Amino acid sequence: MTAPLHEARPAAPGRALPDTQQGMRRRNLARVMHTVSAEGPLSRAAVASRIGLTRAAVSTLVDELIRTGLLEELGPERPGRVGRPGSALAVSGRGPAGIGAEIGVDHLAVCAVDLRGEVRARAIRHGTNRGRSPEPVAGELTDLVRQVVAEAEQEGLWPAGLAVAVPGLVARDARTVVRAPNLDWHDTDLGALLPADLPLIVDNEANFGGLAELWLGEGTPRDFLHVSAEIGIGAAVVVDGQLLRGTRGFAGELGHVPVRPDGPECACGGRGCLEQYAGEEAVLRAAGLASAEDRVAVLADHAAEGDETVRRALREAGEALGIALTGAVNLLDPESVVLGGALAGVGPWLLPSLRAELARRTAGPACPVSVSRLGSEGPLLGAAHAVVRGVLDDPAAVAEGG
Amino acid sequence: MTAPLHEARPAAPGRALPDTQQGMRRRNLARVMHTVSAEGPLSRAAVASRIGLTRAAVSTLVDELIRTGLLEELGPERPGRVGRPGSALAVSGRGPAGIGAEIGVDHLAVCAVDLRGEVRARAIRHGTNRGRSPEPVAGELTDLVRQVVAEAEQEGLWPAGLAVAVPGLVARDARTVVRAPNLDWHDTDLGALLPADLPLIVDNEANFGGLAELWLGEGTPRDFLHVSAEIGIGAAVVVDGQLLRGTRGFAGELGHVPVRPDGPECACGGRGCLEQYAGEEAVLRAAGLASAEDRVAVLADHAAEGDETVRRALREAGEALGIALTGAVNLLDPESVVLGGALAGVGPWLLPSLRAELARRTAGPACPVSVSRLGSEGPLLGAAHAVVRGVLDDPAAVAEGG
DNA sequence: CTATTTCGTCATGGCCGTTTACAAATTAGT
DNA sequence: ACTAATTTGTAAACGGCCATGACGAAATAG
Repeated sequence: MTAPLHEARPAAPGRALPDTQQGMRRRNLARVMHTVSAEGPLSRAAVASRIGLTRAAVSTLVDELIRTGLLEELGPERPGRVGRPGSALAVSGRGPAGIGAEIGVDHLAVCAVDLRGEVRARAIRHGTNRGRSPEPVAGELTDLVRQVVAEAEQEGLWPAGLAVAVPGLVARDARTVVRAPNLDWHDTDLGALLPADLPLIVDNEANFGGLAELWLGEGTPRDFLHVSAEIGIGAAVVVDGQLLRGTRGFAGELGHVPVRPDGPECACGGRGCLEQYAGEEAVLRAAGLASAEDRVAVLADHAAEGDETVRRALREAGEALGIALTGAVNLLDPESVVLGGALAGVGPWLLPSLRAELARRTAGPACPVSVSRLGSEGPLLGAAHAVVRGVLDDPAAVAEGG
Repeated sequence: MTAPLHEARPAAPGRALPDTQQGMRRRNLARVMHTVSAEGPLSRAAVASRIGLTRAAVSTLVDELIRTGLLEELGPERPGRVGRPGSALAVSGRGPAGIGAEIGVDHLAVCAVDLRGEVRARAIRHGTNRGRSPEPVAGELTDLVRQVVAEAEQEGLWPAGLAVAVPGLVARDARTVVRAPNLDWHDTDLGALLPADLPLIVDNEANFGGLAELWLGEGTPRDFLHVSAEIGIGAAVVVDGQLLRGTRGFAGELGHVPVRPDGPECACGGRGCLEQYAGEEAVLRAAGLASAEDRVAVLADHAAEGDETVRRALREAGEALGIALTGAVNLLDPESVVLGGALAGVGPWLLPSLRAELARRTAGPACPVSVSRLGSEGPLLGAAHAVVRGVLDDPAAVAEGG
């Protein structure tokens, strides 16, 4: 008995559902889907050895998944090794699709992603939503969704669900926008305003951005902080491959972490919050630029041209971010920090001071900070993929044809 | 198909073990143990209805657990309702025991806790360990452990494992003390210095304190921050009933969250860390008190007597804690914050300014802050209970007689 | 004293992964 | 070209586990 007791967590005490044989099968179906999805075309035998079941068991699981249209048989593998070649299995490109949507301050966007992770249809509408009431915005979004769904259906896909990214706080019911300052929305039940025939997930844009980073980003860190600054500054906290949501769903409010406790007042009631130093408005003001249309691009342009005022503004924003992130890193010990959203665009001018500040305040090696390669697409892709993950996580819940 | 897709996570893709029938049985054994442990004496039928299995299935599970000595049949329940009375089941008071130990700066402590959660044996040795090398300390601890184990064995218990709380950072291997400033230990493999015949868990004192709060505290929040200040200031971050450890195991370093970015230098390399304002040394200095033996008691005494200097020192420490916790609360959105360890002793003088600071900087209702009722016992109890939870989480791994 | 309710158990059955065996398809060696 | 070895996928028998349904036991209600 010198077992690694500290790892002994095979049982999940919190699990609510009874552990029955059907549940076992559902979980094994999910494991087959995840394995095939993650590691490309694979034979039944390869799947079996990876998930630890026998070939026979995997065969029956695969049969069921092919019948429901979630897996496809691609035909015999190119040999190369001795023995009978396997029959390659791949996730279906004609089954369910995840519909992702984004309500931005300046645009609406919708896309459809198939189980393979490919974007199969998309639609965008530009134009500000600032101050518009939820109903017309949701109406327009619904139109875009229908358009994208129709397009996807022409390619043999059917919508498995809709996920909407919003620039604000979302309650844990994943329907209600509690506060979206830049839209001026409060306690808005998006569930009542969007198509009722699709399962709906609403979440913070930063959260979906973080999930996109988790699922599509470089490397495979499972513990990281994804910082996303559009107008407010939000963060997604990913712990062990799971999004940390908090009791009310408000986790990740990095923008209101105190940086200088006696600094300027903030709308939140506090003083010297990060947003007062690294928020878009603050940076534009410090850079001496008016609030323009494509604000971040303007910043990046001026910085690239060598405008010293702009560069200083960005440098100081980086310092403030570094201070706030020092606190976060001390608290969470993440593997890395990733900058996404608008921040990514001005990364080159932000990173040096940010990294310096973080390193200066850290005893050992500082937590690595990088820029997301997903750019501004993150939240939209994350939303669509959230639906896809839902299917992979419980393929048995999906009936052919929706 | 209007399923709550955002809740669809029945499959844990990260699960490493194949999902086989034996695993199912193991999990169900664990659920029976947890249910009986949490809800007192219960009949087989009551357990069945709670965990969603049939009475027949529960019967066989219970038989097995009684055979291995983890459950006991107490005899027929007092009736009161119609129908045949059930036979009360309880967690055994003579089976495995968790051995918890604490290496404090000024003492060593060991206790044995049975599956029922009761302390059945304990031993303490006072005297400072500051600056002593690990070997003699571990030797003394081993003696105490053997003493407590012997005592427990006389009561029909056998040790299922040993968990040791240390005042420092512990690597994720749960054996190595990476840094314990107040002991002056570095990269010490406690696994090599402690009894090898017992499964070992080593963890930070703050973490075990947080687990104690989770398992034994008032109410049942599953998302909270447990702040523990002995000499350094540590925190346990509990998310969904699980301890957040971080990539390297260093999560919860609240003491080095920047409070005033231009404040006094800290040993960590940073400036204005929380520890510079609310750490024991800083508070004693601000209070005009020399570093005495039972330092916190002295503080509390002076404060109770109305010493204004001491009170101001504590008030200011509370403010600094409030600032650091504002950041943490914004990031994590916990259900509550609990002060444990030495902090609990001076809570009355700390809390007002702490709460005020937190409320002032929070938009909505502020996160509630309370004082742990476990006092200084937290880490020791948490350690012992960690072993007990290990048994509850996988009863099948436990063989009678250890 | 009988009807009713609830508890624990037993026999049966169905679901599910394993084991074992085998045919099919390829490479390696002669 | 032919055989041996290897690997894949499937089929049948097996065993473990929970569900179902029936039954005796032990209490209450009338």
